[in-house]
Amino acid sequence: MSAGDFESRWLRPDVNAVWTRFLQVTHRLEHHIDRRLQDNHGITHTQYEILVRLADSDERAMRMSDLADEIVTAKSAVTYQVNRLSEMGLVERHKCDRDNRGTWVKLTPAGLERLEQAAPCILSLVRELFLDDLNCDQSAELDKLLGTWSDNLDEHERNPVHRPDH
Amino acid sequence: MSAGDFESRWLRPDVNAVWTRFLQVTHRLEHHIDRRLQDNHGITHTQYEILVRLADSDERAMRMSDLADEIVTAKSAVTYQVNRLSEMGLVERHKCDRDNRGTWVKLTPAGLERLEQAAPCILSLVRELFLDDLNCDQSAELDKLLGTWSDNLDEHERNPVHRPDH
DNA sequence: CGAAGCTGGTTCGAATTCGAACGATCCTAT
DNA sequence: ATAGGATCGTTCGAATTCGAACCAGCTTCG
Repeated sequence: MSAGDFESRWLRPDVNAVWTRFLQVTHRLEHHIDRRLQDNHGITHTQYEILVRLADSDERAMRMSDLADEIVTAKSAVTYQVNRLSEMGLVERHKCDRDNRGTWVKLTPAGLERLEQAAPCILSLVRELFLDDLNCDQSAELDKLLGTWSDNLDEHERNPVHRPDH
Repeated sequence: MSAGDFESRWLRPDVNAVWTRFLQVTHRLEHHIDRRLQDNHGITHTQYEILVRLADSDERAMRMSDLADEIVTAKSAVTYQVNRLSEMGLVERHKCDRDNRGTWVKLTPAGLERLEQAAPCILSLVRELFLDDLNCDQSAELDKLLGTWSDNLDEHERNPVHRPDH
């Protein structure tokens, strides 16, 4: 096997290490946050994310599809979680006047309150684990990295060529 | 509400944006890879990860627990996936001589072959989406970032104080 | 030796996610 | 106006994940 062969078929060891570590770190972060949120506040990270998006929106309301896009999940999963949140009284469904297909999901006062209870827990976690140790240069760099990754994904999704690779 | 109050209760908008984008990008990456892998090679990303770890190990074999640690998932999930992979003939269970509780999971020739078929697909994806656009400085920086995040998580896990946050 | 505790792996039930299929509504172009 | 196609949200079944409980084997320490 030639060096070029190797290059094309496997990642360079150092590069491979970065990718592996990336996967591990993201998974660990997710688990850690999820557990803390569930133990201390009885909601999932996805549920928390939904509440945050709603709180940040005009009228504290959003459409199901937009919600699905923002939190990057299947529409059916949003339906499921909105049902849960609705049962908990943290969220309400409303008809949409402009579009009779659509439904608005609106944060209730109870939902806002629950969010405000949970936020410090999560935010301190994000700060301590993720952001506190970053200097200005680093966080700027991180921002740029996220930008390129995001652009690459856009590109790939715009170009849905699932070309067979051999 | 004072500025300090705001600071302690919410993230600065720019910082919040970085965190949000981080979550979105990681989820999008996972989905993208998972879909490609399933469509083209009929295995999950977790299953692929298991095969990779085994292939990289001495004897092409690992213990269940170590596998769980490496891919950052519950032990029961590993049991589940090893069952699937075993049904597909890509992996075999063996008794462990040193420890009668333990089981070795060993990659079969068919497993290695399947991995080698799937690898180019994934690796080109990782390159195109994740690594190609990074210059040396950036990938060094990323490596450092992953290091601090990983250390922070170690710290937090060593210190399992689920202190109530209000 | 032997009891108490720890570790490795499995099993079980509950929760969540996904994608495909569906009915309803909207949009566009003729 | 209207037919064809896109979009919205839901429902359904299958797959996966998690944590708790459990058993068996290991380890430590009296």
